[in-house]
Amino acid sequence: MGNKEQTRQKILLAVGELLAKDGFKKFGVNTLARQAGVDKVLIYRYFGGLPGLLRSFGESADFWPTLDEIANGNLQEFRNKPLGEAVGELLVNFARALRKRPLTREIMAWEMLEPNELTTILAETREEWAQRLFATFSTRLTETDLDLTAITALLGAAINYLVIRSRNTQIFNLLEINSAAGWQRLEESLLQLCRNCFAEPAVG
Amino acid sequence: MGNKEQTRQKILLAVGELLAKDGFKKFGVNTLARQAGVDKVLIYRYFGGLPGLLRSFGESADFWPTLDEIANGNLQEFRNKPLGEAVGELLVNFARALRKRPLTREIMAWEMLEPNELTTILAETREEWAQRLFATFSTRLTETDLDLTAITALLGAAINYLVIRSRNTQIFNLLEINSAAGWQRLEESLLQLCRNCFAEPAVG
DNA sequence: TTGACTTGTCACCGATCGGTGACTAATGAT
DNA sequence: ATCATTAGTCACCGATCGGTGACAAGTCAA
Repeated sequence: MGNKEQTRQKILLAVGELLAKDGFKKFGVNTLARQAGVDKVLIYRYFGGLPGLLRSFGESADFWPTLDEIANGNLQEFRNKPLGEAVGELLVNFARALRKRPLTREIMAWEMLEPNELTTILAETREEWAQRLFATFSTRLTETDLDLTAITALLGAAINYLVIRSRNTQIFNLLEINSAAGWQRLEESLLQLCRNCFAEPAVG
Repeated sequence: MGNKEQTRQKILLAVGELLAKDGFKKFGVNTLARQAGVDKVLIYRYFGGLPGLLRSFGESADFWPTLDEIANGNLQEFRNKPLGEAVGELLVNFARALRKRPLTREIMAWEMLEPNELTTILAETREEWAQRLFATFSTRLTETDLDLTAITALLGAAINYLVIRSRNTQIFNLLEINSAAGWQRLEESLLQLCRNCFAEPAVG
């Protein structure tokens, strides 16, 4: 006779494996039970069904990068940089962090199509994340009359989109979004956009 | 006994109706035949199956905005505007055009999940579109040493993402992406980003 | 040793999916 | 009038889906 906790872990593990392997398209009770090598009835018994399982999985995993990772481990230092530099570098690091997380990419793609317990956790994490990030820079928002929320929404959305699309697409807007060279150009332009945008314009 | 061509049209019409109504999630031969009020076997007979039907539908519809629509009916005029203004206004018009097209939004969302005949047509249209747009501005690319391809890829991606997400999401990055007010802020920031970015920096 | 409880297996349900073969009924040319 | 063709209907197939009830086997307390 098996061990309950061990079986629970097998199922939780299989969630990540299946998502990373086949994406959320084929994600279901049957497929999942097969991947975990477990009878599907146990998913209902131990987690109350798919939603409960996703909730448990979302709490057990860390698919979202930490603020520290985005800030090269030193968020305080970013507060002293020129605003354009700081925002640009944070966004570039954010893009790199996402590209390193196939599972997160998959959940983000899922999020575009339908909400579920897992994407809800992702969304909450992100919003809280954004809030803390803005709080860090709150004292410097008076430096510019630009709409920092809208600008980061735009550039964050851009990164999200390209990261998701690069899962199964080579070229977007004549640019290779699947190669290191393509992302090099994107990162560079991201930095330039932020630098130029937050700099004082030449003429009033 | 009915009319073949008329039945074909009923099926083609039902494709758009069903996509706009229930999205691509429930899209299939059975559902589609039900929507069209037609037996599903006719889909196979007249179009050779779903892929062929989608191809026919893609060629029959105009879900992608024209260059003229994006340029307020006067693309030539845009060639004389400052580069930052031109790019910014084109992007804003692009966003507005997409927001007016629920069917296109749905296909764009579909594109994130898996390629099919319809999304392939969409992608081809978009790439050819981008190419023609760049050709229009080819003579002025020397004005700046910025990577115009990468920058428009970023901002285009941003618009795509937000348009798709706004189908079923209220807030992204602390900003309302589902309200006119939210898009007002996004449009404004889009313009400022382009204006400032293509302007000469204040200090060398 | 008995009996309650837990863990896991298995068979089954109804619904829906994509896809096909056989049929009826109307049309139109000879 | 005959007969091949065409348009459309209908019943069915196997597979898969989410979900459940019944039951065997092992565990442990009394």
